[in-house]
Amino acid sequence: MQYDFNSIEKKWQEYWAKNQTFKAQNNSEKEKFYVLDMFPYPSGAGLHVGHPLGYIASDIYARYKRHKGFNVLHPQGYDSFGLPAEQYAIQTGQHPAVTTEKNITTYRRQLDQLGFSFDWSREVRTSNPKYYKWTQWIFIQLFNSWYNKDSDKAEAITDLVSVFEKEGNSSIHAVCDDDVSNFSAAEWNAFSEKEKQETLLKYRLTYLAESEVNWCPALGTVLANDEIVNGVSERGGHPVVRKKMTQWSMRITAYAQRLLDGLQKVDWPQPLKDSQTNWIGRSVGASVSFKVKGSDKEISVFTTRPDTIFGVSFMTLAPEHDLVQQITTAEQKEAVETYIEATAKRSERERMADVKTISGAFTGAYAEHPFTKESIPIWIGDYVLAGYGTGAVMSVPCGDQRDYDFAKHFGIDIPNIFKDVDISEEAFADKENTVIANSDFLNDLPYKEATKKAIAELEKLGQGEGKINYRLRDAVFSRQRYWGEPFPVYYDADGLPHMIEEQYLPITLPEVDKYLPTETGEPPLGNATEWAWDTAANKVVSNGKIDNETVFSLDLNTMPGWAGSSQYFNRYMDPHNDEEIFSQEAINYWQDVDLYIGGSEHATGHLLYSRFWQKFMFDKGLVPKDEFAKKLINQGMITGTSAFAKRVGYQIVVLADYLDSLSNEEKENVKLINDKYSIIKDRYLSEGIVKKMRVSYRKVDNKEQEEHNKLVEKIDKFLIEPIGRDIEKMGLSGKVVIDNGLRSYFRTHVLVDLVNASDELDVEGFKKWRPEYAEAVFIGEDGEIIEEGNGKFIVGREIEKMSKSKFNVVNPDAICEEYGADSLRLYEMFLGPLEQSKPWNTAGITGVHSFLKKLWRLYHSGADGAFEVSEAEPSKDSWKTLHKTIKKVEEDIENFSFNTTVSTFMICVNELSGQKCISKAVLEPLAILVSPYAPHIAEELWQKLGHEESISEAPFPKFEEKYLVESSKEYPISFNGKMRFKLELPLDMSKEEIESTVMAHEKTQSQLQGRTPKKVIVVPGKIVNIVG
RNA sequence: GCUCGAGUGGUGGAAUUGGUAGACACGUUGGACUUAAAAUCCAAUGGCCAUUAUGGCCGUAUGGGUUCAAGUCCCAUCUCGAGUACCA
Repeated sequence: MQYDFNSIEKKWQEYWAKNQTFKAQNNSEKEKFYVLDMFPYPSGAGLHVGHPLGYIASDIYARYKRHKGFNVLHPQGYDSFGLPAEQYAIQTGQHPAVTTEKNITTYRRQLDQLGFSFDWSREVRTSNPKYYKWTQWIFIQLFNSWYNKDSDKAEAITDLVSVFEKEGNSSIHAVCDDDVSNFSAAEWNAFSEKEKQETLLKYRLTYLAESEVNWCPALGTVLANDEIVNGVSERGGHPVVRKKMTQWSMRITAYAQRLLDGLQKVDWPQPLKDSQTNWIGRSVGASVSFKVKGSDKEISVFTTRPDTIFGVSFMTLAPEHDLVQQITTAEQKEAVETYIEATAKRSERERMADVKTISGAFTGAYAEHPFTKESIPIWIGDYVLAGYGTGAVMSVPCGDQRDYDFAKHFGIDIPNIFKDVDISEEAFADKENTVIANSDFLNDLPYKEATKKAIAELEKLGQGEGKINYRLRDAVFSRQRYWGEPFPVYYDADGLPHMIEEQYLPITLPEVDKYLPTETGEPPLGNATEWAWDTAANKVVSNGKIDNETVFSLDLNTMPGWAGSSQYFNRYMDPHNDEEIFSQEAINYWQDVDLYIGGSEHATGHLLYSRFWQKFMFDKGLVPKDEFAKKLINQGMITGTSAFAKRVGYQIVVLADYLDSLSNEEKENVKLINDKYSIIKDRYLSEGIVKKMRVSYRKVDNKEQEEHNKLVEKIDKFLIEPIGRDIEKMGLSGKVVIDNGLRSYFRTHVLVDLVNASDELDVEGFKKWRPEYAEAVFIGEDGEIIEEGNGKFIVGREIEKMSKSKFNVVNPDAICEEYGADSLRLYEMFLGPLEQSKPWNTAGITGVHSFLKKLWRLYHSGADGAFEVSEAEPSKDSWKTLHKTIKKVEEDIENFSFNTTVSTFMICVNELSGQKCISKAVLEPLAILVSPYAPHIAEELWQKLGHEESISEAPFPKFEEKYLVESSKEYPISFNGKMRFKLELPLDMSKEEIESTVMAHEKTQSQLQGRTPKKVIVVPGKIVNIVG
């Protein structure tokens, strides 16, 4: 009987669905285990082979834990709000809900065919009102909370109000806006309702504030810092500018320290922890305030080096600093204004790119040194950023290279305050070796003591204090988009926000006739005619009724992408609960995620915001753990095309008609595949035997051309960026030639000289070809090295994006059809370590596929391949094979070393085949071992072995040491550390006996050639080393 | 620039505490079966040298070091990748 994977896989997928095999119960005698994948955004392109990698790994682990007797929660859902569906809606007018639904159907079909053991009864979708009701609910909870520094947790805003009523705000230590001024109880009580609400807004954990935001005109929305890469939007690569807008913000900065501390107790990858740590950016130092001479103004700065305070020779303000206008003297006004104008013209990006040019202007004003009372000139310079610290620095040129360069450039004094250090060439920034000099009371102190002392003295003067500064900013939470969660917020006549009561949630998205901003520039929700809140009827009503008495306007923004993903892991525990976000019973049973698998690109986005909300939920007593995931693994990316050429070796297609120009020697190394194409042996290519190469193009059809032109319109040139480290080594220069990946479609052939070409491809040429099916072909400097790779080179940003459609060619559907889901699962694991990025190449899949066929044959040794196993006792060798496999598989799964497990299976099956083992006693446990990896074939074999229940709950085989006990060992005998021969010796032999046996051996004697060894090292059970 | 990670055959990758480098697989080459192809099976496969067989030398980015023994530990250098960037 053949291994008919198609019907087997279909059969078991239907069985699992019908029997709800993987449905998890919220209470059980068994220990719980929660395995979670980062839920996908259902894009229109469907799943590509890179997607399932993490899902396969988590599925293996989940299935393994079931075999180990755990009650496993392994849910899946969709992060279904997002930009692509909205942009598609703008183009086509189709409602995003419709396209999203359609995409989800495709995703579900694709996920199902891979045989995942998800509990689909718990599916969540962030765009489902029943789900986002709870996203809105959390928003309201945050609004109703403030952060108390004394208890170091979030507390109810009502408690804060009662303190204000009794004692004002002087005893309150809160994380709040900087501009909160002190008020007494009497003053508070005298506040108007409007004043009270405005004040409270400065304390709430989500607050409305006019803030400078990253505005992306092309997308028509605000972006968070983590949505911007190199000054352009992460999606689409559009320019981003700064703009002032009134926005909801999340006071994540309140949790900065706890977010740092929490990293200590989770088992997450170090690089990810590092990038969160960097993102939070804690720096310890002091705030110092400098009086401005001849004025009542003060300039506050943050410094990490208060010990260098006597080295201050000037101050620098960011050009945008509030005080600049006020302190600039009449004589300097023109210079300052010219400078400000010049910097304003330069984009943020230009400013960052151009670090070397030093520029600035003197304001004419002076500050007073807190200790020496000397005058310090105040400058402005764009090397000081408005957005960090206070936007002003005390400049210590001898201790900071940027200050040093600035001082040199403008001829400002550079006093030296370091003992025995030469600062004539550059600044001295080495804290550890610092000894202070020329600094009054700080003289002869090292860095640490000097810092302490300086802060103490500043405190005495009331001009400074120790301070910890964080780079982390509050997160802007409003987006000017349609396809997101609406805010449960309406505004009164004063423009003050009010939360809609919980019982009236969810506030569902209104219908709009177009998804673009309104003509007056309001967000898309401004197009809705039915978008006002009736406080009497407690429902959404027509805009026409707004009277600011009972009917008010609703917020026109929606929440950002990360809103829906910041608590979804907890919602899975009790996903159908309409009364609560989740029951306490459910959360207390499941607690937290035991294993979370997903991409590292979420390091400073989703994973930071989720931790923030989890800590907030913890403060509110809603969840028992303040970190939501104990262990996290970042699966590597499967790069669809990038290193393809590397992987296939340098297998090159040469046009047959080109062969004529080859020398005889070259021709010998070229094999004709048909009258048009031939393959050069890879090694001959790397040796440089083939000298030149032709390149082939395919013309595109009209439809392809049309789609492509749309993209081309947006760009005016393409930069060629070779990736991968081989390129330079190969002495390649030149440009990419666009080609198709489907050799059978080649029609036009063009020989391109790559050496002399510029590295820009003109748009006209580009328009003619389909870049997403690019093959790049290179000719080396002397014409001797040639390389071709399927998409080995990416062409600018747009191509990178387009190449996603390339993945459609390698989508899992085709592979499942040809080799089966079990083969795909095994293959993706076999490619390499889970956490490592690796290129996709279908070539190797035959290896794992033939392994599955061998496995199948092991159970089908009867006539004509009929199923047959024997009740006979297995041989000693077979027992040994089985048990060493059990041991290795178990260890590997626990270590997430899934690639080596697949090797282990192969070795096991090869050995058992060699032993002609057909004993049930071995084959039965083997099926269980394989089942997490290749569940369909395992179920089928399990059933054939006579079981009626699914294999999924079968206990994992128990490893028994006794089968591995050996009586002898083949010792490697080495001479000076190099293994020369092997010798079989009993394991119970003593050290001395081993030594004498080895020394007596004739091979030892022939190695020594009469010399007497200096020393003989014997490590029993391991090795013998003879030192001569 | 800074932080972190990595560098092993033609390719993906093994080597768990310092103890037989290259497991397993792809690819390649040769062979069996076949009218042929596919599938399957067998053998070889790090490089160089030698051979009737046995064998020898080199080899884990480079240069040093520690050790009886180093892919693994230490120092320096080079290269690649990821993150971050005038962060005061």
